[in-house]
Amino acid sequence: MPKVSREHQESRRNQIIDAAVKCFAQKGFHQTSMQDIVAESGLSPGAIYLYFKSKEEIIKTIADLRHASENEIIAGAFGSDDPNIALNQLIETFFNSLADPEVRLQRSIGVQLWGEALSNPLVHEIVRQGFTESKNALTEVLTVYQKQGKLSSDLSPEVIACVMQAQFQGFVLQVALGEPLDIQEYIKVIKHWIAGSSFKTKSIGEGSR
Amino acid sequence: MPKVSREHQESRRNQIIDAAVKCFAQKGFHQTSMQDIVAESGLSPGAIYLYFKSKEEIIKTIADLRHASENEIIAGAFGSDDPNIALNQLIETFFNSLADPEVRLQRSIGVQLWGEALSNPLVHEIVRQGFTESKNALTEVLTVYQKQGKLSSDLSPEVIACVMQAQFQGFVLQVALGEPLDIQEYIKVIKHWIAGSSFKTKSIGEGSR
Amino acid sequence: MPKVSREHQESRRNQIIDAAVKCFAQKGFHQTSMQDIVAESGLSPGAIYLYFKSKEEIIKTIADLRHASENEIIAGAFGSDDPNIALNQLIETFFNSLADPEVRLQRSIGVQLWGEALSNPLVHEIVRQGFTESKNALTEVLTVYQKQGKLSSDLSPEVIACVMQAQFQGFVLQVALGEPLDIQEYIKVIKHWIAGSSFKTKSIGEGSR
Amino acid sequence: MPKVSREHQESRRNQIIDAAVKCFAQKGFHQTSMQDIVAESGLSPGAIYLYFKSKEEIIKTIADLRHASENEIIAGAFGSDDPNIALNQLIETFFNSLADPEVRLQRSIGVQLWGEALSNPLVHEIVRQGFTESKNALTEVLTVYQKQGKLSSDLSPEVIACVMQAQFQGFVLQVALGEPLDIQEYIKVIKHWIAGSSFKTKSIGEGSR
DNA sequence: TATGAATGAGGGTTCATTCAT
DNA sequence: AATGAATGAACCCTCATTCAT
Repeated sequence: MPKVSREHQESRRNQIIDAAVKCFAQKGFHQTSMQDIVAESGLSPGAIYLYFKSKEEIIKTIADLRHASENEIIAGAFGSDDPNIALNQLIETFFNSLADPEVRLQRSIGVQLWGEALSNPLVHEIVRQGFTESKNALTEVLTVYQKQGKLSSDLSPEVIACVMQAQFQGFVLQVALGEPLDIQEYIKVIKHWIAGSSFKTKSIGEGSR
Repeated sequence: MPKVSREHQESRRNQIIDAAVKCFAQKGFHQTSMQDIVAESGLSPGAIYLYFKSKEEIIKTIADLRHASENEIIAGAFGSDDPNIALNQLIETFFNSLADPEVRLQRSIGVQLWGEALSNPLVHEIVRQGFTESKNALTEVLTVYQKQGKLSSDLSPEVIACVMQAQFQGFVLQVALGEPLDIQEYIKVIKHWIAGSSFKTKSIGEGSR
Repeated sequence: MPKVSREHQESRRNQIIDAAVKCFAQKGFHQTSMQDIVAESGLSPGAIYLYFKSKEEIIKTIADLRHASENEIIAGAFGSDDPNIALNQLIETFFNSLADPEVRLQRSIGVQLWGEALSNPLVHEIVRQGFTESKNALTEVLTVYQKQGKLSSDLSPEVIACVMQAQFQGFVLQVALGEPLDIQEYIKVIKHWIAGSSFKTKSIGEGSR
Repeated sequence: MPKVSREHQESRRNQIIDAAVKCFAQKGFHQTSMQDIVAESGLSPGAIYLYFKSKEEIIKTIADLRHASENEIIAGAFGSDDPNIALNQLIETFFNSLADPEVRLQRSIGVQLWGEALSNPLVHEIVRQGFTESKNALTEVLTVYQKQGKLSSDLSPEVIACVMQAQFQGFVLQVALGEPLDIQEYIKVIKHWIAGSSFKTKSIGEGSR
């Protein structure tokens, strides 16, 4: 029997999360005080503790949201049954998404979460789960690829998935740190790599897309 | 005219840095208090402030050391004039170095520094400088490669350097987070990638996409 | 002209007081939050403030109720005109009442009120008033006794009343603190004391028990 | 290797305890903030936490000290081997001690501790231990009495000890609450009680002292 | 140079109370 | 009359840093 609607509840939580994300992105988790979040959100300290029971829960919630939204991208990219299309779509979607300032902000919090995960078991769990899920999704596609004979059979799809993921993660880091990257050029190199390497020689896999 | 010898100075600073690194790796920068470092180092608070003017300076110093030691690996790898050998050596050295627990510890602090860099301009500067230096070193080698015709000329060596670096960074992250990676398999995939994609004469792989 | 009936008013107040008593007995006045009382009572914070203007007023009200109920015991005990019967009845009633868990709970709040009285003038006033009233009632009986020659005339009835009261209070404390007391044995000692000491004609009762 | 002497350590702890006692006596445990103790002691918050790890530890320490000092009185009173003298001495010492304002202050904190013990297991333990120890000391003396035939053999010395203790506790409470008691008259009644009641008929025990 | 007791601003959090609905 | 989301002052406590010794 809540006095206010579920939507209001959600909107308040979002209000707090938005403020926290802004603060965290600017000053880092630990340099951000609850007062900062209070000021940014326009709420009172008490109000915040009505929706989150601790600062850590806010961080954890943000980690969860990051996790969810990142996996959404991957899930979204795998719309096609054709692995080739799926991979291309994933790469396009992923790298281009980082052109959006809002996404960059979110991702830069993701980078902080990596550091946080090293000493915070809760965050660690969430971050690893995110890794695992996207790795599994990638592995699945790559396994299909391999079965189609488009991928040299002496490489482990899972390891390739890890390697690809590392590629994405490193890119996110560089963007977060403000490296002046040309995303289109970056995509070109990545595609060149995928086309030329993992997928077999001309005679077999060439031009498959 | 220091009262004590330069060596003593250095040894004290190292003592403090070692303690700080241990603490930071275990608990994170901000969860580690100066008292923790005091306890770990066996020195007094006052003594620590004789050698470092603030906690931030300790972090900054560690960032500097990280930067130096990472670039050392790259510099060391480029012993050969033959870019092919140089690259192979770099990959071997780099990936295998992470089998050493001590290196992993150091690297996990590196991951924390990435997060820290996002809100700490001083750390940011150091981290970026490290990136730039290794990127430049890589770019140089790749440029030679390209000139030797071993690298398709429509790719920017600088961008490839970024991509390779991202690959390394992502790997460091995964190791730091405790992902169960098979390093040898990882190297195999990376080499396959390099051999098959970026580095090949026009006559074979060109235009594959 | 209240909107709701007086009975409703009373029932709501009782509902709140009951909840508060339960909480206070378990956690103490200051460790109990208004939210605890809200949860225990099943009412809303706002509702509670309709019936009590502050937490302190709840405590004060409970003190009043304690005061009233304790004096009721004494008043009830003094039904007989014969002081001997009256005293015996008082002792029986008083000590045996503490066998009832509900009474123990109430009394343990009484012990808390003693502590509270030391720093809360309002509570202090109520507690002292309770003391005074029961002391006066006792003194009255004892004065009759003395006049009947059953009580050595060189003792002040008022002081004896204080001493008897102290006896009761100490007993309450021990019960509240969970001391494993044998109430019947306790009564025996008390009666022995009364019979043998204060209440005796010089000529007869010496030492009798 | 402390920089300062053990005495200094102790004196600082005393400084804090003294300030805390003063505050607690005036405002109660829970109405006293650490800031109050800080102000009263003239130290800084940090300094206090150097000597006590929490507010509760201060309360616990005070409870311990109360316990120790109360048992000291009892121990001191039992200097004589003659139970008669011992009991008289105890009564004199005990009741007269409460004429001292400093002792009254301490005792009034003792009353608060009774209330605190009801919801704080740590304090409860200390308070009960104090009870037990003094009860045991009393029981011992009373047992000797009984063996000497000065105490009716159908009363349990332990229960009498409880009853006597209740007497003391009730007196402490009345003093703490500021009841205007005539201590000498009080002692007179108590002695009359002991002389006439617990101790056998004139023919045997009377006048034994 | 070295110590470590001391500082005190500021941290995260609670909770008695209010008021728009 | 009743609700419960919201308030914000105040709580206990920490910790980077200092300075008398």
